[in-house]
Amino acid sequence: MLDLYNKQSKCLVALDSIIFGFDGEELKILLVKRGLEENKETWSLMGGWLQENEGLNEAADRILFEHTGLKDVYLEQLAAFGNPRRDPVMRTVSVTYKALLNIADYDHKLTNKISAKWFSLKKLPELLFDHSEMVALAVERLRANASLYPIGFELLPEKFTLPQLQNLYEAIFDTKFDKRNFTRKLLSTNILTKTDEKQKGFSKKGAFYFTLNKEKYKDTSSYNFLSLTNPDKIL
Amino acid sequence: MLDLYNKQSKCLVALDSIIFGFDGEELKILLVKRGLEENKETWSLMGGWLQENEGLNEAADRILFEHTGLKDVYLEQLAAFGNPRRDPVMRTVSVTYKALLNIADYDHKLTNKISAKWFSLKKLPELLFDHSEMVALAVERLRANASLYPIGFELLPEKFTLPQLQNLYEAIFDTKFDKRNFTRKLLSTNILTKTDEKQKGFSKKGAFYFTLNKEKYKDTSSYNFLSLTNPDKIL
DNA sequence: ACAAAAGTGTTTCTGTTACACCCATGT
DNA sequence: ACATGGGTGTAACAGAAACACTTTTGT
Repeated sequence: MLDLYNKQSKCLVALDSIIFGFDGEELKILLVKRGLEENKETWSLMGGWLQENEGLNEAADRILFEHTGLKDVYLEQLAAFGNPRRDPVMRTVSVTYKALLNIADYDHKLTNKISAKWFSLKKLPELLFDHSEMVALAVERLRANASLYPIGFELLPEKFTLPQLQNLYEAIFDTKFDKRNFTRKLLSTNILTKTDEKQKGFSKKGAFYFTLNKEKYKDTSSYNFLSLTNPDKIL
Repeated sequence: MLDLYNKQSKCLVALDSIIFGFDGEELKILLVKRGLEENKETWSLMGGWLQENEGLNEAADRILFEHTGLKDVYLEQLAAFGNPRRDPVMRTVSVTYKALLNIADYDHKLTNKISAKWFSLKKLPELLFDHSEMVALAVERLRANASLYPIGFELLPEKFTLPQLQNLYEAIFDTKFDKRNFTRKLLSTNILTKTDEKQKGFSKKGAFYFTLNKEKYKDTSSYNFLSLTNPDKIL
């Protein structure tokens, strides 16, 4: 039987991650310049190779850690890309992951070391190979997930204000929501806990901080927690 | 630079498809017994190897064609599975696809040749490797898609009755819908065209056949065409 | 005539949308 | 005092859910 396996052609397997971050204003993704290729000047997703004794998720975690120093990041498989000519150097299948992280957690020293940079989703540069396609898919999936699950919180710090949360959702869906309707909807899910601490410095009045109620958060009943399939008006 | 590529370990890439079919009553999936392994007696998904010069979708199409004789089947990538020990013979990454086909189109001569068999989703046998996990994911995605897009029609013959359509959706979601609400909702999408032909033999009264209005069907406005996120009562 | 499945309307209720003013604070 | 962003309620509307009887036809 080994023969049947040995006859088959093998292939390199790469992992590439679309790393989303939110700075309170805009939704961004983290891109790097790879030091190694002739396309030294081209921005690309963070990626690496699958090693012999690791699973795909494991490898994606490892690569993210190597690049950012972060562990326990929300990481979810998106899709495999396998056009035989996608990498001109050698046939490679790339398995893509989408990561959500709080920009404030991110270690800037590492950023500089590997020449990584956050880019606004609206002003992305040209990307390596088929990486633009990967980003487009990631955005699509992020939207789909964010309307079904309270997933967006991975992108926020532990304490956040309602205006921040609304900004985030507006950035994800590239639209505007009515403040009152948005607040009502979010509060009705009971996944938010109001603290009595106020944000200082940003606005004069200051907005109350909220935290995530993790009990409810994990509860599957928050499935479809926002019905954002028809938000006030999607552009 | 080639060095950097050549140092990396390569890996077999397999494709496995979860093939859904509907017989008017139950939702089924097509399984095969692979002739080649020591687990001759274990049912498994239809699968094959990625070849040197083909893309992933291309390979999935080819493998489906080789097994069933069918072309132009609805086929969509699900996910890659890459646990390093998932295939005990040799490290393999499997990219899975979900296929929807009309059981009546399926060629039974081929079926017998390769010892393939339709199994009710509710009575699946033990499956090879991690194939059960793959099936579970496929069902989950099928449900998600079927509530957002009028995808279920791929599973029906060209002419179908409203009761058949309802049976299909009930099978997908493993629940019951109210006949009147279901009919109203479906007809309101305008993707169905009533014919004046009636189904004979099954019921005494006979149900009218409908066909799919392909214009509307392709229209993206049918996005979220059924809001089946909260159907009458999901179990 | 009767059994078996097809077909059809109305009411209730819930959730979504649209909309405008006062509040708290820093300057 | 005023400018800036934070916070709040209500009415109209649309879509979902609940519900039962009549129709057709094969036996």
